Amino acid sequence: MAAEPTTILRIDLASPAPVYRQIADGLRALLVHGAFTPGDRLPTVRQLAIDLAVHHNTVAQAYRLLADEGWLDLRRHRGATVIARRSHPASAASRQDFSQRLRELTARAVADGLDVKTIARQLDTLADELNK
Amino acid sequence: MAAEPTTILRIDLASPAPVYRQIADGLRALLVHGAFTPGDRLPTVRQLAIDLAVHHNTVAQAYRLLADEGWLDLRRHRGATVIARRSHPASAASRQDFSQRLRELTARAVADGLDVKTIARQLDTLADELNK
DNA sequence: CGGTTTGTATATTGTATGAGTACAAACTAC
DNA sequence: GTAGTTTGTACTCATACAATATACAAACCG
Repeated sequence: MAAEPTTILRIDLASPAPVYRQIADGLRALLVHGAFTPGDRLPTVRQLAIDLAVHHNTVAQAYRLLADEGWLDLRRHRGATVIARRSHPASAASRQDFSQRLRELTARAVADGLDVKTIARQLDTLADELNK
Repeated sequence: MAAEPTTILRIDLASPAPVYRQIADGLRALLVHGAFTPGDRLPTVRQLAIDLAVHHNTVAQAYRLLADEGWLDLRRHRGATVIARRSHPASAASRQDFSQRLRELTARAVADGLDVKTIARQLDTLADELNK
């Protein structure tokens, strides 16, 4: 079979979540995780669109979302440049929101048949990574 | 001010996520968490619809989703009854999916300004709860 | 200067969400 | 057992959103 281009992202066209948000979510995770550092260039909207087999406008929408959040400096013909992001204090609502979504996510994992131990281990692993 | 009916759920009409899925997600979390046990009755679709100020068809759609997942026995005029759910083994895909979504969720929390320590603590707390 | 690359703007099309309404089945009261 | 009420469901429709096609504008390259 043909060699899949090892894209930085993996999206699911069958998912109910819109593709542009899947792209933004995936990139944001990579950014937070430190896969990119300020000054790095992301692929052009057209290049990433080809890799993911979607329209370039869809990628552009994702990039704009991240630019609005302060992750990217998006300029014509220069592509998307990762910038140092100034973090603003979290609201109480977002804290509560995170807690709720976290529970909902693990609940869905249980529904999908994942073992509770497995889930707990993943949570611990991620917590360790974050504390590192 | 009027006493808000202390609903079991809290949904956000401004959220991009469709309401019926918010309801299903919230209920699933409660179910997994043990807030209900087999034999319990959930509110009628119309009652919950009134509480949440949405259309009863929207609640019905959420209930049907959970019934399809095996959480509820949904019968006319008897309402939604919580049933003991047989768990089926998880696929490798769902395991990977959970890992990815977990990272995306925490990334969004970071983007929202939550402190990494706070996030890690929440993860640990939930892991403990699950292991309990 | 001509051509290419790149992000953006606009219009269009398909699909999903949520509401209005009517229906069908089961329980309740008498 | 009959009338009326309660409850989940089916069907239809208006609207909004997602993804694409296409055209445009600005910056780079030779």
